[in-house]
Amino acid sequence: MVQKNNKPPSVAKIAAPVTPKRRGRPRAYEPDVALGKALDLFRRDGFAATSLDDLSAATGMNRPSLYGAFGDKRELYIKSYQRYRDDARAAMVDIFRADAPLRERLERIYRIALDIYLSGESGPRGCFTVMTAASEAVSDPDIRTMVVEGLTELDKAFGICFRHAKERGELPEGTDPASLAHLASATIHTIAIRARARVPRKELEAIVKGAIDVLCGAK
Amino acid sequence: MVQKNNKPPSVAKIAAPVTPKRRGRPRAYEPDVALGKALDLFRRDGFAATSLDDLSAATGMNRPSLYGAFGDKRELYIKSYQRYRDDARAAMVDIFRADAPLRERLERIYRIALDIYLSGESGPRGCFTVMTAASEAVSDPDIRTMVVEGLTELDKAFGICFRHAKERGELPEGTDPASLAHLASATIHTIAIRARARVPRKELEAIVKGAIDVLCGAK
DNA sequence: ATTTTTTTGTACCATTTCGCATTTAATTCC
DNA sequence: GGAATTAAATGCGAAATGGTACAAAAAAAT
Repeated sequence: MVQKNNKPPSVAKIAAPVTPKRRGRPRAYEPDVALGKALDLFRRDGFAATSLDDLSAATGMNRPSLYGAFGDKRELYIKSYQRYRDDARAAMVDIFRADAPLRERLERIYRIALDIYLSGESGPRGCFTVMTAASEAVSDPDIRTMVVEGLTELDKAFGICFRHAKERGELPEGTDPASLAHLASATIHTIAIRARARVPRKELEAIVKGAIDVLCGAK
Repeated sequence: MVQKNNKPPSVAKIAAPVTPKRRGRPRAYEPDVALGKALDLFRRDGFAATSLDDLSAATGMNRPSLYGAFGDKRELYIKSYQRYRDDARAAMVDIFRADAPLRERLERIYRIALDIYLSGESGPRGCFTVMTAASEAVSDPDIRTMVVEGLTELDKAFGICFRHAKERGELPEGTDPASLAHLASATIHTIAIRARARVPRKELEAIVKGAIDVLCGAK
């Protein structure tokens, strides 16, 4: 059971330029890729339906190693979610920052979102935030906090987008950027849910297209 | 462990006006209220995290009775979901059918939705469709079909709403009813998710208000 | 080479889980 | 009252689950 490194390098790994010569037996796994595998599993099956055996098999680490590296199941879930958020943020931040017309920025954001939600060998993977909100957020305060953070972060990013566009005169005078931002987030959420239900990409793109038209005050 | 009938009569029970004189030992449970209890549990914890023991305790039925009445866990989940959809539909159908101005209809729909999503003693219960989509829809084709049905049913209801409003001249000429309908559904989805994350009702109402303003082409 | 340190690998434990087989109870039909 | 019928109650059992103890292994430090 050997790890195949089919994960992107991801964000992280700033320290340790090469080997700092650790003392004991060397690790047989790469924490980054192991966490990526765990993330994949949690995303597909959710917290409760993912067993430590599954995680062990997927990461190539036996249970005690898993435990030693990431803590118990809940901690591993939380770390997976953090990793997911880091990756998702990294994939979108450039577009949110970019200085392009509103419509183009929205198109690019939603294209990325669809890529994230629809990828996966054993079916579309959806959005971890939505999945986590649906299952764990009610009962676990820490996880709930992370979910709320994730939601408001998206709202804010879209909010900046629309405020900026309004200042540039890309939007009619009366429009409320905050409301448009919430609708933009809502569109993210609805395509995440539909992707999970295996609605084909074409239909999701149509929904996105219609949403962008409305949000840009089209026509 | 006795059932307390704190469930609304719900839709169903058309047959059997009184007792049709069944043959053997009488049932100690009311299938309708038992299913309601199961639904509550599944809504709170999801499929995987809800054990038969939990269901047994909540319904007041011991395991074999549960099994005999509803089949195995998956069947019980599916029946719970059907019941949820029936109830939700029943709560909304009158409003969708009613002949009121667009804005008023939307306000009423979202008020009902918030009631459904936010109620629950041990925290907000969210939307079963969203929860199910997030967890079970990828892996189970039958459940996936039900989720898609639920999603498209809502899209259609909103679609009729907006088409009707456009015909009446409540909307600008250029608007696309289908796009607005998808955004209306998306708003349902986003408040379901946020409710689950315990976002307070006030904030959700603000989001709804903003969405309605945009959807009605206000200002 | 020996010790020290860190990780792996095996095996185990207590609990929980789902499902069912069997027995007991309550009711109607004859 | 006794047979038939239906459901409840008990409890078993095999498998899975989360977590850990403990020994073997691989490296550095001495």
